[in-house]
Amino acid sequence: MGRAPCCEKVGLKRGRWTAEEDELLTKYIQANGEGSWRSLPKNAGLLRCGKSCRLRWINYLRADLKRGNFTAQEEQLILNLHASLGNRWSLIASHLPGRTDNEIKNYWNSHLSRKIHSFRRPFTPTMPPVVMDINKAVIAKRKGGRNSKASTKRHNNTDAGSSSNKPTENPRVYETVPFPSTPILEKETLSFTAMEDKERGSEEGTTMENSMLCPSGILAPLESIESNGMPWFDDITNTELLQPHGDLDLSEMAANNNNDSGDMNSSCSITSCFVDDWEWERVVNGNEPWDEKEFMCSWLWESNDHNVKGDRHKLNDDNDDFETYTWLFT
DNA sequence: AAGAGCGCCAACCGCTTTTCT
DNA sequence: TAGAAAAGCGGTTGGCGCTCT
Repeated sequence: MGRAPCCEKVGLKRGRWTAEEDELLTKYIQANGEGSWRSLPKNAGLLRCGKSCRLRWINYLRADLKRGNFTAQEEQLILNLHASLGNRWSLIASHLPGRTDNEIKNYWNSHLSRKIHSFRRPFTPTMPPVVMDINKAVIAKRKGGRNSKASTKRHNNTDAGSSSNKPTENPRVYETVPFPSTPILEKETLSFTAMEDKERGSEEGTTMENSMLCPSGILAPLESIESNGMPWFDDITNTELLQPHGDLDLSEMAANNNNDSGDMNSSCSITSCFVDDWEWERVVNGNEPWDEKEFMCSWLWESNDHNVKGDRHKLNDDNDDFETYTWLFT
């Protein structure tokens, strides 16, 4: 028995939704709740595919949707999240209440991606690298598929206020620290994790100690980077973001950087921050170290002419658990 | 004034993941 | 346990409207 198509293609309406269709769908969902998308069109009297109904509801008709332009804060949050998560729009959208993945994706493609391209600059050996050290992280599994009631409940309980990313009793062990999902990254990250587990015989099979996370979200073992050089941001964007299925992997990038004699400050790419510790929740909540005052990344968008002081400047004097350093630019 | 070009965004498509039977 | 079904996700498309020439 073959799999049935998601909907009867013949006789179904496509294209823009009319006000009447919107009303039918809204009334039906208000009366019966979300879900059962396959049977919904028939029950609601709509000549639409269930998928189409779901999309229309999620992206347009839901009452909690925010309309209008993205604020500067939202834009900055998207940039920060995208730097760490890549094109995981639904995950990004989960941190922007009232915004949908489709909306964010469109906004990124039409506005923000252009900014990214505009500030990508050639290799300049005078600037220090971005190095973020994340003590412990858990590989975020790709969400998707059908949700059971139980999992939906779990999701609802943890999603509010991004509580799922809060530190546990051990302040340095976080429940989830997601990073981009690309074939290369997943392969590399999994191999690193396996390697570390083997070395220390750890029971914490999903944590990543002594690893580095740069703003694109690349995770690499500290010792590998120290000995082989950093996978620079341009390489990362070229291979992972711009050419997500490129053939170059981290080990190859590390090999390519071998000529830099492992001195991380002797050569770098476009980004220039040094962070000893990194807390995901701060990024999500907008308390990230790179705010307007101590900017970490905003300079990337605004100017090509920054002089690097090269000092390590401690932010967060009031929080000994979270020591963040950044290079200062003038 | 008209048409070509371009950007935005709603909607579609195909694939993956999860759940169900 | 396998396969079907349902749902979710990200990439892509196409139409509309605005701007420019």
